[in-house]
Amino acid sequence: MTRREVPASVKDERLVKMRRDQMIKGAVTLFKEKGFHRSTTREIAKASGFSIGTLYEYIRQKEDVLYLVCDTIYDEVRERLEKNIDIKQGTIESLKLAISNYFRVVNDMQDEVLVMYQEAKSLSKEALPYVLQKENEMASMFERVIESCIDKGELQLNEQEKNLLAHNIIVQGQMWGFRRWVLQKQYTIDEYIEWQTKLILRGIIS
Amino acid sequence: MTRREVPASVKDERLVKMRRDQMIKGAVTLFKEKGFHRSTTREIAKASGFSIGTLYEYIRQKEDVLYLVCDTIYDEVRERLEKNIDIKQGTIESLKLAISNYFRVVNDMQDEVLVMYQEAKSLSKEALPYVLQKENEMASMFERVIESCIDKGELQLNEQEKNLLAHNIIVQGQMWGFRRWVLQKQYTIDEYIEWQTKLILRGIIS
Amino acid sequence: MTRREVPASVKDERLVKMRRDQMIKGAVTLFKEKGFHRSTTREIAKASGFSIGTLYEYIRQKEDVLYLVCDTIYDEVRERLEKNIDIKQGTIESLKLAISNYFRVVNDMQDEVLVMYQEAKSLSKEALPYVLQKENEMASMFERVIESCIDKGELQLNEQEKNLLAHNIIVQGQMWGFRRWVLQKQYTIDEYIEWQTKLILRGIIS
Amino acid sequence: MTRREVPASVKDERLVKMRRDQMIKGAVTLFKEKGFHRSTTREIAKASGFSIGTLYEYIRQKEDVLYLVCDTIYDEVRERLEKNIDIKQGTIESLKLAISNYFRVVNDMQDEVLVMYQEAKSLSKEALPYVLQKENEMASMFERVIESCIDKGELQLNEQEKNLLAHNIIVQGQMWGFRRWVLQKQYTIDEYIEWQTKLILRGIIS
DNA sequence: GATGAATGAGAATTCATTCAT
DNA sequence: TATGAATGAATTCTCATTCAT
Repeated sequence: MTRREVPASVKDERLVKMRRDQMIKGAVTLFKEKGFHRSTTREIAKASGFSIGTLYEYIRQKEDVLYLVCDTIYDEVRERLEKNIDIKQGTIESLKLAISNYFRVVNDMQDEVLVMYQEAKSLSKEALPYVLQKENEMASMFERVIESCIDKGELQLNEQEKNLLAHNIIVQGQMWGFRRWVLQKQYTIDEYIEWQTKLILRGIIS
Repeated sequence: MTRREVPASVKDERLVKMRRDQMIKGAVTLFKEKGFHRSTTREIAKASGFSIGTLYEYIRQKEDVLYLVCDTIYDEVRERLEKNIDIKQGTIESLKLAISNYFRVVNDMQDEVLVMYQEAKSLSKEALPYVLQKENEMASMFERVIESCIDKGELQLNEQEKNLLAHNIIVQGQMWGFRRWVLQKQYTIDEYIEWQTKLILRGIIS
Repeated sequence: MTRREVPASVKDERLVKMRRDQMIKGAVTLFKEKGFHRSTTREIAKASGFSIGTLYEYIRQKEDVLYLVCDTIYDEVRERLEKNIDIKQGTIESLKLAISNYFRVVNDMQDEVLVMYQEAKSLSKEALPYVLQKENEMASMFERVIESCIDKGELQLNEQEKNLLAHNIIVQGQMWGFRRWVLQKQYTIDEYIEWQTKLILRGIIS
Repeated sequence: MTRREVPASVKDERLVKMRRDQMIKGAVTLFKEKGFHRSTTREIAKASGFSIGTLYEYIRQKEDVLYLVCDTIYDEVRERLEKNIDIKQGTIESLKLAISNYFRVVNDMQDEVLVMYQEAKSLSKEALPYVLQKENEMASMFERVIESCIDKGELQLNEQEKNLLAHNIIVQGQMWGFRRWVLQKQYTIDEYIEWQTKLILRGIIS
């Protein structure tokens, strides 16, 4: 399943990239405040810094904006993650680092991540799978890190625990964003990383 | 912060309760499929088994439907939870039971819980806090169960770990619902409970 | 090929009929002046005497208005024609009468007929055949009148002449409407009927 | 009433003529399929083989395209007609020839003629008379041919019959184009000419 | 002369809400 | 109480036209 292209009327690739970047930035700001459905295309255009007519030179439908937003954010999250993860190393330390890095990325891109998780479900039946697939790829990255640890004898987990753990990590990252109204009152990101890592690694029974 | 009442034109309390029950049931079915924003009031009325005119005898605005849905579901989840939790007992076994019960409730009410988490953000600035408060109350319930265990010396956790753990449990329950497309392919609810409990209790390092 | 129904949201059949009559009347007035494409749905609603919202309770799309207009006018033309034509009689006099009646109907319904012929082509690929079929039915009516005359020995025409003659009569009726700007300056409808009938019957060579 | 000029920004007359020829050809193809209103200026430009910017170097408004199309087609029809008609001869044979020639021209230029008759009404109040005038000129040509026959004693027709006959011929030519879906299934152009000529000349009563 | 990106007025359509019956 | 027809503000999307390059 390859990327799903959103066709633009404008032919200049460079320009398309530039305008879409403006668009995504504007849209995230807007969606964060009002959500996708309550944001009008005119508002999106305005927040992007161009006219409604211009907006439609770069997308076909309103939903394309949401798709571009989700697609781009996932790519960025994953890219930043890949840069910092050493999948093969197989040490507990490298797993800790991976978790820490992921949580920090999510923290840096809070608005984007929040928007993505809250609005992705509004994507059409055709577009949704492309985005869910990216979610899966991220879980897979953690699975492979964990697997390395298992292979190296650092961890003893069966298949199911391994898989579940990967999901838990992903979800705990998201949780930092979408339960922010309570968590971020009580913890700094460093504290959150510290305690969550501890709970994950050692469990609650000594 | 007490419950926020949704006023009805109809006076007969019994009737109001009955109609709203129909409404919530119809709305959940609808929202699950199309989401709150894409569902029209006409559709909600139809799915509820009465006319659009009648619908507006029992709510003031479309958003009231969403509020009633979220409010009712939370109440039901919490009620079923309270029935099965023994907060004071303070044994690991009682904590396990609480987790297991909660996961099962979430499993039974999957559609409702899914709808609630995906659509609650569409509530207005005024209604949202009432719903978030209920979320907090549920986390508090787990916090108190954990606290009992700490008090009884069964667990050694600091304040922050205790709080975080409660959140993690809540979120892992939700996760069973909203990551269902992948988790429920791989696990039965019993397996999910088993492995998650293990990960929570023992951690991953032997 | 039966009639193509245009669905209405409103259920009261009587009301639907009434509103659609208003609609057709308003639309004809409007289309006569500006054509279908230059008339907006708001203008159609206003000319019909109700709001834009109400308009859409009785049609699904703008094109439905055009379809209803064409469909209704054809029905009315044909109905008025059938009432006055004696297909079986087989005398030259009855053919003359048929022509005369048809031309008078077209004259009475000038605006409607003009609109119909100028705008019918704007119907969608699905709706067009239903309207063209009615056109054919009208030509067939004349063919049968002519055939009776042939059978009775009043006329000597082969198949092709018979068919062509029927078409010519239909088109000459339309011509009175859509070349009105020149014909109606020079002739009254009675004169037009008189001279056209003469040209048809006797030809131009004594 | 002289020709109405459509001003171009481009000065080079030769270029203007060339571009407009491309334009008319492209536009006819397009209008035939979708009609004037449903064709966009971008599509017209594309079908003409140049960009939207260039299109507007040769016209002022979209309507100018339609005017140019109608104007040019009429000129061509008339030109081809004049070449083959001997107005002064005054024989029945020359009238037959004129009819036959006209019908053949219309047959050769079917698409153009169809487009012209279906879309001319979309011209603005200012442009329409210029086109209608050309229509009249064509009817006049036939009137003069018929008049010659009357003068030479070949035909006995009064003023009104003469005028009506000219119109009938024009309309029967158009009819070959816009009732093509039924006529061209039943006749070749030669047959059509043959039978129509017979009906016109001899009438239907022996 | 040619291009095509930008613009925004305008059009179709939807849908929450009201209110007379 | 129940109904459903009526309303019109709001929304998405289109497209003729302009103008800087």
